[in-house]
Amino acid sequence: MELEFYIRTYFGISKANLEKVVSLFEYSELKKGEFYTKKDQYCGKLSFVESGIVRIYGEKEHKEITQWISTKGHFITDLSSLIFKTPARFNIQALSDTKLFTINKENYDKIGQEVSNWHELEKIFIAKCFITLENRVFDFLSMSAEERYLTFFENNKELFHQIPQIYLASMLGMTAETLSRIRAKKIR
Amino acid sequence: MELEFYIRTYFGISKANLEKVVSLFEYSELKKGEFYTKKDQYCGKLSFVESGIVRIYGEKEHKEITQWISTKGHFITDLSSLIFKTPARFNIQALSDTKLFTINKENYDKIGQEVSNWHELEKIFIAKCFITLENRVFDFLSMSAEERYLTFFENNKELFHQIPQIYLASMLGMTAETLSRIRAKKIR
DNA sequence: ATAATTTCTTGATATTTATCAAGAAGTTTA
DNA sequence: TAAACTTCTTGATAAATATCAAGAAATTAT
Repeated sequence: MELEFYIRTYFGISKANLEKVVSLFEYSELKKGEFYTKKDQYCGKLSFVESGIVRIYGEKEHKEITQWISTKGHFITDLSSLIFKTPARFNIQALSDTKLFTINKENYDKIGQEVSNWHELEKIFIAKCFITLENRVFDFLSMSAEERYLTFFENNKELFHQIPQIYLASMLGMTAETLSRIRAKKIR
Repeated sequence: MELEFYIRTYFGISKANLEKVVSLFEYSELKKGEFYTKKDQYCGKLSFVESGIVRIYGEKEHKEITQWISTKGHFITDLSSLIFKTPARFNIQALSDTKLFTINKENYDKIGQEVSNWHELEKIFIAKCFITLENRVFDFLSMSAEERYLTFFENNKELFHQIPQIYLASMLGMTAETLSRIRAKKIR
């Protein structure tokens, strides 16, 4: 089970606590196309992607803007909604059949009470996410569309066979046509 | 003292703990132009901006890229460096005479030990920062240079009188010339 | 206060990226 | 498997933004 492996590896947690945490997650599946959350609704859950591909996207003037694509080993949620009970800013939808381990808000809050240093571990985890986003912002400030593509492609080659490029283009801040042309230039 | 007010307001903490935390911060000043941290060095401290303006910027092919501008009420640090002891990714420099309250890594870690729910409060604080950055990424994905300017200007009018526009342009992901033209269009 | 330096503005032009359109390729559905 | 639908590619063109340059304005240093 990837979830157990992931938490052990990244959270540095005792065997007993690991089992306690993992036992609070419930297995479920999403069929391709199904929604995990919808924008403006409350997202009172957090999930680990055991396998499959999931798209997080917002809307702006009737356009869908892909914020991020999550694959095996990622956690998904609308963090603002989960923590502050605000309406979700994003839609989250499965781009392929997806296996999840899910914890609801109630149990999520319970971890903090039951596992002594959980808040610290989670703080560090969220800090890592923050740093990743800082770097992503820096990329937008300092790179052209082509450079953004190259950098991302270098680290995520597989994705380009698995899902429509239109979503990757959006996530990289360019149109599908621009991405197509950039790729055509490189491939030949 | 802004620091005390800020922590009380945003961290929801008991009087006794508040004093403990605040007492670990030390007052200091930066003259305009002075550096708080330099890129590639270890940044083992975290500071609260009591007053003044500070620029966080990275470098890319000999160009300075302004990642963020911090003013009164913000915390500054290179988070990656502070938490994981990596070399700082950013330079941090005062754009005006600045008053700071600073805590070093050692005392910063101490708070977590001494204030019982500190990690939880800090987790929530960092989560807020994360959400802010998610929204910033979404802005880059969904807005033109002009829209980014308008949105930012609406919430930060004062800044445009106080510091060179060249930094604001960079932070908004455009050149100084583009920002100048956008502004000329609006003002008349 | 003057000189030196930096920043801002504006014009001319180049480059990047978006938009619109239409056929090709690929995928899903019945 | 054929039809329907979606995505991808490519061309033509438009719009947004960058680059280079030079003078004006503002700021800083002497």
